[in-house]
Amino acid sequence: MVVTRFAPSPTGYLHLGNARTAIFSYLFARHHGGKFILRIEDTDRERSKKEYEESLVEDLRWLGLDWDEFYRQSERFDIYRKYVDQLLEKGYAYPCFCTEEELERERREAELKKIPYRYSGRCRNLTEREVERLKAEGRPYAIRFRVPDGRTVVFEDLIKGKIAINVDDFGDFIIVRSDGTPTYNLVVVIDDALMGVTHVLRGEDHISNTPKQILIYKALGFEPPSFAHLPVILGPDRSKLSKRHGAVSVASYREEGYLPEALFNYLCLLGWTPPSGDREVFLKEELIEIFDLKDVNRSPAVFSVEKLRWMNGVYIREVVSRERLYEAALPFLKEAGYPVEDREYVMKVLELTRDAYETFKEMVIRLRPFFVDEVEIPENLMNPLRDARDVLSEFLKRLEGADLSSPDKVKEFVKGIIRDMNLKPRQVWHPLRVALTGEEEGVGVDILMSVLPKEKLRSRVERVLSCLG
RNA sequence: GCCCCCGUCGUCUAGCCUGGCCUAGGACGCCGGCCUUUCACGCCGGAAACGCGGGUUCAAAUCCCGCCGGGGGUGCCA
Repeated sequence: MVVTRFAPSPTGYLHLGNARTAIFSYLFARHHGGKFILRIEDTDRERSKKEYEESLVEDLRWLGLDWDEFYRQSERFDIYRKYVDQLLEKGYAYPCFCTEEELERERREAELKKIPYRYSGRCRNLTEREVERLKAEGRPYAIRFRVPDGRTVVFEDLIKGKIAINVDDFGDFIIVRSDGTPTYNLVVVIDDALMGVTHVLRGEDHISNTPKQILIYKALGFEPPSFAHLPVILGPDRSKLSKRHGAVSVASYREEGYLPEALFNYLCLLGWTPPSGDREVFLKEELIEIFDLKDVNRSPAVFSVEKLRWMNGVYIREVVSRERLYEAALPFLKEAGYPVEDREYVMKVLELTRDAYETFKEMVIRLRPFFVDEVEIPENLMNPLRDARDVLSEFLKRLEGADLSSPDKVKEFVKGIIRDMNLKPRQVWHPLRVALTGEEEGVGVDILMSVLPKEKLRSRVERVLSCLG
């Protein structure tokens, strides 16, 4: 059975890049009818925060992901200890008493001599007596993995192909910190092995960790899983997408009024190509059906808010159901302070206007005239209105007996005025729009007139007329 | 510096493995037109790319070599 996992560290909010990794891991597992695990990698107690963990889980759920198992590494330290002992016993690891200052000095020296830095291996060959003595002195110590000399670790990456790295490129690395907590490279191996993970999907920034982990797998007698290293997501300047490029957290897109379905879909298009045709809009279920690692790209992709925005528009206007649209839009309408008690009214407005905005933030602005009591007319728009006084009074005169039950009926009604007054369409529509919305552009006036109660239409126009004197 | 990864329109990409069907296809964005009560939506059209240099071949985006460019890693972070 295929088992994948998403293993974020709770040191910040869910980043778009990590979200995509999670999505690919999820799609891959679901596609193969396998298991998807969420594992919180919080071995670094200094930087891990509970609030981040909670927001991670919330964002993942919001995106539409679900998992079969959940783990927290901070609760598994006992398990790791056993394996560390095993490595120590068999000589695959050894205690290191070097202090941070000493290591810092080594690093600086290497830099000065312009040679690549590796740990010197000073504590590598301490005798048992020396170790005992140092321990007795109460000296704190970390535990390092003993990297064999001169070996080249080769693995077949499912996306990049064959990757070979000489282990001389890195020295003996730390697997347990001097405070006793295990590090990432160790626990990721133990957990993946114990949890039966068959495919590790992660960002390509982990490629250099992979040989270290393979060494540990071997030392522990585990069979390494398959690896698939996803290309990173870049910002507009082609460097790794980060805060300085703007909003990069999933949460910020939720707050901006993006649908999770659209974000999910868009993220999939970053570095993966659907196999069939030119279609790019796919529901989660379809993505599960067609997702395949062989269609994942090798090269990094630049994140484009414009395209995300476009896709969100597609979802709003033609993909999601009216119920889903209502459910997703409601919080934004509420937050704007619009009255939303009348469910039918809100539904109707949303349905008629869904092609007029691409995010819910934009919707709030666009839909203002549908929800506020009174509209303010900017001073500069009053003058043009003055010339259309007779149009407005004619409108008022005919309003009572008019059938405004649908946008089409409204069109008929307005056409009547245009015809009878012998005017151009614009000479009637424009003043009506300004009088009813206070704006010169926006959602169709026919739509507005068909949903707003007649009393409201009347009062808005009357108010304008009285202002004009 | 060293190691690793990557390189087709501005961006996401198809094509590359299995050379000719590529006058390099699609999408976002952009420009123009149509529709129209403005903007938008929709429809139609357009500009826009094989990083460079060698080779192999009748023929190269596709195969080989070199260069250049970009990115990532180089932690007692993950």
